[in-house]
Amino acid sequence: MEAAEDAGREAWMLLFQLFRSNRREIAQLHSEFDLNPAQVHLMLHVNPESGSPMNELAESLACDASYVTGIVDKLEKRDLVQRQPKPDDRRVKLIALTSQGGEIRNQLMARVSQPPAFIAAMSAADKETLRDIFRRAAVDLPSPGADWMHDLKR
Amino acid sequence: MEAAEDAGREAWMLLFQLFRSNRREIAQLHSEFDLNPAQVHLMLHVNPESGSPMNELAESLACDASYVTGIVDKLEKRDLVQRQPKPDDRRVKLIALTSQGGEIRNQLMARVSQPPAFIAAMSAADKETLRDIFRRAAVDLPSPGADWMHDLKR
DNA sequence: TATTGTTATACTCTATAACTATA
DNA sequence: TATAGTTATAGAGTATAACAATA
Repeated sequence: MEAAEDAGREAWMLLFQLFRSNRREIAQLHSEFDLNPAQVHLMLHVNPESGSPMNELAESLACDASYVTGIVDKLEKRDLVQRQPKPDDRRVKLIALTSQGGEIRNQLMARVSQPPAFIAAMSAADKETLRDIFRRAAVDLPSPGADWMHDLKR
Repeated sequence: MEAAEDAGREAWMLLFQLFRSNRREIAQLHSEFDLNPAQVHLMLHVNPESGSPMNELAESLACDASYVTGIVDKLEKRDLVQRQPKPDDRRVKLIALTSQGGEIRNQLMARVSQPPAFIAAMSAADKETLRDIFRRAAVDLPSPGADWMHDLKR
């Protein structure tokens, strides 16, 4: 269908603009917490109960292991995370949240999951429709790692 | 409404994931054209007829003027843009596309406006609903510079 | 005096390669 | 021999400050 093609295209361009309108809020988040995007990502992806091995974090951040070392160094210096030995494999270090880190993580989570202005301003009906459409889209996506936010559900 | 709050929240989290699933395609675009995000942005924002002053480009890229100098240096070296004097204000340099640059710009535009997988895979009805919702959202946004893609319409 | 653009410089982000400790 | 993490280093991306030319 010609019309549907155009609808998809226009929806995409509009979404692009809307996302862009959110740029400032995101920058605000980073400067407020004094954490760069990778650091925020790590804080949210660490398993808050058992901690996470660094190689798993590198995977989920899609970055090199050496960079994770650097991120963890900084977060550890700020007493947000702690390196812990893994008893059954002493090559591995588990990154665990400190109590302060857990606090920050909760604050981050609350902020990140808060819908940006362009969604918050929608009518209740539009929000629900949007959610339904995205639920469907999330299902039939090729989806490599679509469950990356599993730990955000807690 | 409690339910609508949750709907907005869930829609946002889903959108976040969906966007993330598109990460690879974007990286692909950049490496294919051998242009970093700022360079792509500049290529798309230059006025293709009259050229654009560098300070205007710095504004739209939300970066420092000195960085625009660097971007333009690289693009000029690749013969994609050209610095031109502005007759009525000799402090200003207009950045204009070369014919080759115009070609690349067209290719970029075609690619950027192509909806990502998570939209392309939607039903025709969902695409149209999505477009309608975003149209409404784009209208009543506080919207600083929501028309940034004005020149993409040509 | 204010503005446009450039230069020099420095800082942050991120990857690669070489290394160590452990498996 | 292979894997997890670290170190040293280098390259991109980006900002700040000082400056020159023009308004």
